[in-house]
Amino acid sequence: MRFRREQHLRRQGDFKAVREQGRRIDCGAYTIWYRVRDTVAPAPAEGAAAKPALFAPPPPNLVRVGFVASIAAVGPAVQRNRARRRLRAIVREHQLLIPPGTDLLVVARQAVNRWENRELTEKFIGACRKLPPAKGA
RNA sequence: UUUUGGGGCCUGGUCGUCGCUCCGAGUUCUUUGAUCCCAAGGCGCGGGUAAUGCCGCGCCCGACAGAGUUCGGAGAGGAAAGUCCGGACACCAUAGGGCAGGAUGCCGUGCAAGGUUCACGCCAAGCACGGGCACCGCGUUUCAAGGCGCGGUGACGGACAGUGUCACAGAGAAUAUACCGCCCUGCUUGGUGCCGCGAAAGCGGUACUUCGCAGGGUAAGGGUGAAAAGGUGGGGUAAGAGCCCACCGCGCCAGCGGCAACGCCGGCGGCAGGACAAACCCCUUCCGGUGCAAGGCAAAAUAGGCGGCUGGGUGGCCCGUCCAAUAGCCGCGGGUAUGCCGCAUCCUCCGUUGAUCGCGCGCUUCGGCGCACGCGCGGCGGAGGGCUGGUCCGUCGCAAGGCGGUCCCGAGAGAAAUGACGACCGAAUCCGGCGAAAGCCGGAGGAACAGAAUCCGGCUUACCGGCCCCAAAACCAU
RNA sequence: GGCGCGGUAGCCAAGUGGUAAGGCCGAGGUCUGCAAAACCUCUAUGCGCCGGUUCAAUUCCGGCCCGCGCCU
Repeated sequence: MRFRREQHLRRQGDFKAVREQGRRIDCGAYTIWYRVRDTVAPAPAEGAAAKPALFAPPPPNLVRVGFVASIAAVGPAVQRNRARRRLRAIVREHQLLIPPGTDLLVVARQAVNRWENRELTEKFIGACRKLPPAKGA
């Protein structure tokens, strides 16, 4: 299962939107925030739609995930990189469990590097069951 | 062999499944293919023109670029860290010089990212080796100071250029000082001896000693202090003192040695001299500022700016084709979000191509256009060389390793790739057994510090362990 | 990533080469019927850590650690 750069949450605005409008699931060593995107695009003026796709909204069914590992919660750079990579690998393998059109934010805590991979995976699968189904489905 | 110290080097391996980023090649899809600068398309039908590379529709073909996909290749460090120094690079400022501010600091040789020069050479954060000087430790020698040897440490210019500070303690602290003590003189208290007088008590004298006072000498000794104003030994003296002498230290002068720092030796001076410049400061040498969030290009929405046109009424006055504000439309330029470049090894040469510039010729509606050439610049391709990493070979070294040649390769992310998971081998360490010991066998255990962010060099800091060399000590064997 | 500032009792802090003010807090006392307020007294710190210079360092110099701010 692939997990390309387009599926990464990268904008400050996207992160703020998930944190302010989304909901939260506790997973022990990490926290998941989620927010179902409005499938109807903000719809700028008719003329703007014809512009080149610099600011095209993401495809409505795309699942996007952002990973957060702060220096205060996780530690120095090696710990942060490792936490981010492990969480990303888990999300990548089970991304089909996420309803399409959802933005996810995975926030690591200090314990994440002490947990076994199996525990982290079980928590993630459990959290995905609590996610609301996609709007159109 | 072990331990300690110093120096140099390395930073676990193999395989499987699933992934990320970049590069190359192939393949599929996507298309504004004449609005100067061009992707100089094709066919058919219809329309239009003085004419066309005119307009519309349909089908086919289609670079560049982008996206998907397949294959191949590459992908964290010795510190990537701290950001402490030096530089490249970029922008800003800049005639030259100075002030301020900051840094630098014994001498010689070599190395060094780089800078500068036509070149020689010079500068450079720092590093290595050798030397000088100072201090510390040990040994040795001397009566002692001191000398000599070995080892270590040193931000090691200047304290007669000037200013300043030296608390407390102490008598006295930088123009030194005189508390105790020591000595001399005078007076005085007591004691002892001797002499004289006296029967004796005693009186007088004198010598030594002693209590106290006054005057003076002294800087040996005590005590205080971080430091007490040359040191040690001897002579000398009432006691002492560079007062005198010897040695040492210090200052000045001359000679000799050394590339130099500096040293040696001789003479003179009885001694001027304290410490602090990581206090201000003086001298030497160097430094413009900001930093890739530098800087450059493209560029939306909203708001605002400027210009033009149109509209109506408002306000102003020197009453107009005026001025100001205002609404709508059109245009312009600037900034921002955002994206791209900077940014992925450098240099030289050759070829090709592109735009700018210069020059020449020609044409021109005087706006420019075309052709050819040229300096410099950019892209692509090729060749050569340097650097980094690796293979192989040679050579040097006791060795880790260094040097030279050869062939191959050259991380580039951007909420930030270089991985996730599993299996096996595996160092340290622990447990058990065997053994005199070294060690062997079995089990447990499962690898330090740590993640590029424009690049290069240095320094510092963190760190499991391993390998090699040197020195010292201890033990064992010969 | 780059640049800059700071660290002194439990808290806020002044300060300088010679053992560190002041305030809040705390403890005890006076006052009061009991409190508050007021007044008096007291306590603790060797100045983030490690080196160096100096007779002497919180201060000067160097290196670490921690905290904060600015530039997109």
